[in-house]
Amino acid sequence: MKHLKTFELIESVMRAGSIRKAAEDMNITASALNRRIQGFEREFGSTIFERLPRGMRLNPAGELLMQHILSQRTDMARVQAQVADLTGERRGHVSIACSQALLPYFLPEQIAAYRLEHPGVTFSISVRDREQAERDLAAFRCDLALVFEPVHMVEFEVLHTFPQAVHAVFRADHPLAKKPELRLRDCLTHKLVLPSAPYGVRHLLELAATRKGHSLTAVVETESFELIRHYVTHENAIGFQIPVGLNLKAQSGIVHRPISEKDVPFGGLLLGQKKGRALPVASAKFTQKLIAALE
Amino acid sequence: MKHLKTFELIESVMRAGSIRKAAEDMNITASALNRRIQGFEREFGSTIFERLPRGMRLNPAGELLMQHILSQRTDMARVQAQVADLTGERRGHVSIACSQALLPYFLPEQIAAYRLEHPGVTFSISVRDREQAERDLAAFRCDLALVFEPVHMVEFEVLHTFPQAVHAVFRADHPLAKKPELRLRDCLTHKLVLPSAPYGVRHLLELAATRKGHSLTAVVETESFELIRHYVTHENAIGFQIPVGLNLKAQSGIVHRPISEKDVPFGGLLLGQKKGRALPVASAKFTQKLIAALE
DNA sequence: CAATAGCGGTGCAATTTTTGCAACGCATAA
DNA sequence: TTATGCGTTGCAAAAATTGCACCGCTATTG
Repeated sequence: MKHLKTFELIESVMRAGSIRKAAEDMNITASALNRRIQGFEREFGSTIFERLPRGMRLNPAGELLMQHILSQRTDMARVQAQVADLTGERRGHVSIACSQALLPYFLPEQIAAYRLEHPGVTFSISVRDREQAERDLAAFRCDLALVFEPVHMVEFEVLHTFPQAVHAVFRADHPLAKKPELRLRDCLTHKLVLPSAPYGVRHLLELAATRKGHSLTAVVETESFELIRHYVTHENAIGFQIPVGLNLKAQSGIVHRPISEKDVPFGGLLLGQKKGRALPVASAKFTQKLIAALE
Repeated sequence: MKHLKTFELIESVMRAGSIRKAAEDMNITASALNRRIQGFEREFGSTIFERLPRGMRLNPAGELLMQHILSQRTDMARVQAQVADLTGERRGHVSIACSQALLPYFLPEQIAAYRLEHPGVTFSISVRDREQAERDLAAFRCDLALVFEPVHMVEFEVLHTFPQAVHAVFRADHPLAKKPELRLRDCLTHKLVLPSAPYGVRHLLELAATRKGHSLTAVVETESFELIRHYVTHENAIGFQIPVGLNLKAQSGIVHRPISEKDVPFGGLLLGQKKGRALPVASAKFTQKLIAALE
């Protein structure tokens, strides 16, 4: 798109930090790029970069402009996708920042199902904790975020909330497997495999334990939910996970049981977007599918 | 702003209805304009005009694009105003579509007060009924709308609601002037000067009258609120108006009294903008002032 | 029914705009 | 101190845009 070329160049300069590097990235000469920046600043009515001895950096006006550039680009993409939608074939791209828990079973299934109907739609998925996810939304690095118990919420517009009980995960031959629902105290007497501090499940467990006057001690603490799931098959310990991250069909030797809401409150799995933004068609449609699937 | 030139040209073709007329408006040749449109359609990936024997008209894709063009233009203006705001001096333009009632006293006062603080801000005010006001918002023909009892509300995002009682207006020597508050039945025995059907005050009065089993018969019915206010000085009749349209200080021989809420419900004077749009700085600041003043 | 007027589209040359190259002045880093 | 990397500028080459003349088409009009 030609009339957006200047914006691309400005963005490139911002990323590269200097005109010369950006010029190389964009395959033009530094002088040409320089003059485009200068020309834009002239008609914009204000400089947008501060000139440092080592390069260029956005000034406050530039920061403001950059927000506009990003939003305007995605909005144009949305318009083009809507137009493509008019002609019947749905095209577009959906980028999601999501919690780890959704990677193994849930998202692959949903995406595959969606792509079966709309092969023209592509996806990019990045794994982010709840803080990073919100930052990615704010910076237009993704369209959607699907995170458990998010924190800040200032740029986050909730599209839907799915309550999720914390589940305990253990081997099928574990004595707790006989109960349909567990109490927190049932678990604390066993060896625990816990997600590390920044994660929502850990947060909920800590809260619950503190309230009951207990404390959590992990035999293994990790950032990887996958490791948790697999570890319990080797040592007869208890891991924790939310149901959306678990395979609902019986999996080789592993079972999971919900922990009573009386002890550990339901956490919220939140689907959201950047506040006030108009989502691309593909993302909006995928959102609907996702909500339907998670209900 | 150069990179928006193509958008301006597209808009011009839309308005003119043909390339040749638009070319004349924009002081270029038809062939140049033609090729710019074609070039844009090529990189946009779809035609945006349908070619008729008598000229050009936007096709559905073009309608979609036009929405983007309008929103992107105003957003760029907002960014520029924000940047100007950074440097201290506030500049910008506020365009308001408002009900007639605000013209004589309220808006002039508010605007003058605001311009005293920010002489760089200019205003345009157009008088619209509640339906037109919303259409103007949707088409980006104004930033704000201030209307009484609006109707559709689909594109209208309410920024603030001010309840307004319907007031009766009459000569100071009218017998009703002795009461501090009137009942509807007090008024119906007198000669009535009513606003015509599309207006909110009339609507509220009709509702109230019907509910009580009465009907309204006007000796004079008009679209002009100003005429209503002045007519009652000539014939000893009763007019109706909302307080924001009345001068709170004593005016030559005219008084107004509220009609009891038991008979005629409070109407809403609504301040709103186009749904989801980011307002220009000047409009946003003026909005704050307006809300403070109307409280 | 034919003439006409108005429309969008195109080939080609003129013109305007953008780009690349080389060089300059400057500030930091070695 | 020297050297490196930065933004910037003059000037010529290259590219894109424009204007002009003209085509084919269709709906209006006499």
